[in-house]
Amino acid sequence: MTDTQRSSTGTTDAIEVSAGRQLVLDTAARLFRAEGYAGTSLRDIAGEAGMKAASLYHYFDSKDAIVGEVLRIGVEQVFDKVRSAVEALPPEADAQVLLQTAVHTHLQGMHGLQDYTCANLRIFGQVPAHVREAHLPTRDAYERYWAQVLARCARQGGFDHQRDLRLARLFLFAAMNGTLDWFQGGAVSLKAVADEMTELVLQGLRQRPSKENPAP
Amino acid sequence: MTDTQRSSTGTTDAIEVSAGRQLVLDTAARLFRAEGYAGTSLRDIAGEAGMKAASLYHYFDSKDAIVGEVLRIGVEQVFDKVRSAVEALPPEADAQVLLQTAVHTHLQGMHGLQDYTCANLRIFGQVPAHVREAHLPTRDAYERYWAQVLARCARQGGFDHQRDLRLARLFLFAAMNGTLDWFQGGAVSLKAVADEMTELVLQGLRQRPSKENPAP
DNA sequence: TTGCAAAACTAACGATCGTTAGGTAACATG
DNA sequence: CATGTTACCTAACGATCGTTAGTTTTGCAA
Repeated sequence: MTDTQRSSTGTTDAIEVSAGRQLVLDTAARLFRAEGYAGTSLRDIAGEAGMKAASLYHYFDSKDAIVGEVLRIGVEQVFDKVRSAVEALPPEADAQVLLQTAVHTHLQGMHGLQDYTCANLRIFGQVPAHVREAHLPTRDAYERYWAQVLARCARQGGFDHQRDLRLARLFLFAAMNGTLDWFQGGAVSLKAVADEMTELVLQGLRQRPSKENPAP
Repeated sequence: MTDTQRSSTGTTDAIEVSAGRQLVLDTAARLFRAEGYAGTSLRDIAGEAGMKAASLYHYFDSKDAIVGEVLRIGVEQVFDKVRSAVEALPPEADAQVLLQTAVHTHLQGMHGLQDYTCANLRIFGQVPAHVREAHLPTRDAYERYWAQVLARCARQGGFDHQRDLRLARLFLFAAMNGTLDWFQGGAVSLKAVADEMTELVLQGLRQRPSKENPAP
C-alpha cells in the first residue's frame, strides 16, 4: 500500500501532511466529482474549505497542480484496493472468483465514498490537454495491472487468445466505469452487478465460435 | 427518417433551412466534440464559421440553445441509422445478425464523420444541468429502442429474463460508447469489434449458471 | 518575550466569457 | 425606386475566472 500523499513539512519525518493541504484536496475532489472541472472554480474550493482563493496558492502552484493531484490519488486509491483484494486471494483461486473479486472491488471503490476515483472518471475528459497527458502513465499502470489479472484468469481457465483478452479488458473497463451513469443502489446490489459482469466476460471468453473475423 | 433540422424561414415550404444556421450547428458540433463544452466559446464557434460572436444570436437565443440542438441532432442521427439498418433486416433474422447489425451501425455512426453523435457523448456530462435534463427524453427514447431490439433478440433466441436484459443493455451501451476512448482504426476493424461485442453479450445471455444472486 | 515561519488575508490585475444594444450592408419584393 | 427583412457588424457591459503582490495573523520555539 503506497502512501497517498507526500509530506510537505518535514516534521518528525513524513506522517504529518499538513491538514490544510489535505482539506483542500478532499474538498477539490468532492467538488470536481459533483460539478466537473470547469464547473469548479478555485473560489468554490476555497470557500468550501473555509478560506479564500488566494490562500490555495500556499499549498499548490496552480489549479492544474490541484487537479493533477486529485487525478493521481483517484487512480492510486482504487489501484491499492483492487491489488490488496486480489493479493489476499489464495493462489489456487479460480478464474471466476478472481475476476469477481477484482470487479467487485473496483465497483466498490467507485461507488463508496471515494470522491477521488469518481472525480478522476468524471473530469478526465474535461481537463487541459497537458494535465491529461501528464496523468496518462498513472492510468496506464492501472490498466496494465488489469491486463495481468485477465491473463491470470485466462491461464487458470485454460482459454487464451491475445486479442480477445485486450478487447475483453476494454469492454470490461467501459462497463465498470459506465455504472457511474446509471447505478444508484436500487433493486440490484453492487455485488450482483459485479457477478453479472464477470459472468458475461468469462462466458464470452470461454467459447469462441470464431465465425468470420476478417482483419481489415 | 425524421427531419434533422426545422426550417426557420418559410421559403417555398421547409426544405431550405438557412445555410448560416446549418453552418453554425456543424461548426459547433465539431468544436464541442474536439474541445468539450467549456472549452468551446461562442467566439470560437463564430470564428470557425466565419463570423463574429454576436451574429450567432441571429440564429439562436443562447449558447444553451446551440448545445441543446447539437445534443438532439446527435441522438437523432445515430437513432435514424440504427433503426433503418434494423428495419432493413428480414423478419426472420436471427439474434446474432440482429444484434451485430445494430451494434455495428451504432459504432459506425460514432466513428464515421458524425460530429454530432460524438459531441453528444463527449459533452453530455459537462453541460449545465437544465440542458441535460431537457435532453434526457431524447436519450431515453433511443435507449428504449435498444431495449426493444434486445427483447427481440431474446424472443428469437429463446432466452429471456427481464433483469438480465436490462443489465446486458447497460453493459453494451457503456462498451459501445467507451470505444470512443480507445478505438482508432488500427489492427482490428470496427466490424470485428462489433462482432466481438455481440458475441460477448449473446454468450453471456444464453446460459445462466445462476449461482448466488442475492437481492439486497 | 522575541523571532520566525506557516497560514491565512485584502485587493487587484488582465483575460475571457455569455450576452446586449444599436447600427449597417445585401437583397428580395411591392 | 422604396421598403422591409435577413444577415451580419462594432462596441461594450457585467460577471467570473486564474493568478499575483503585498500584508496580517497565528502558533510554536529559542
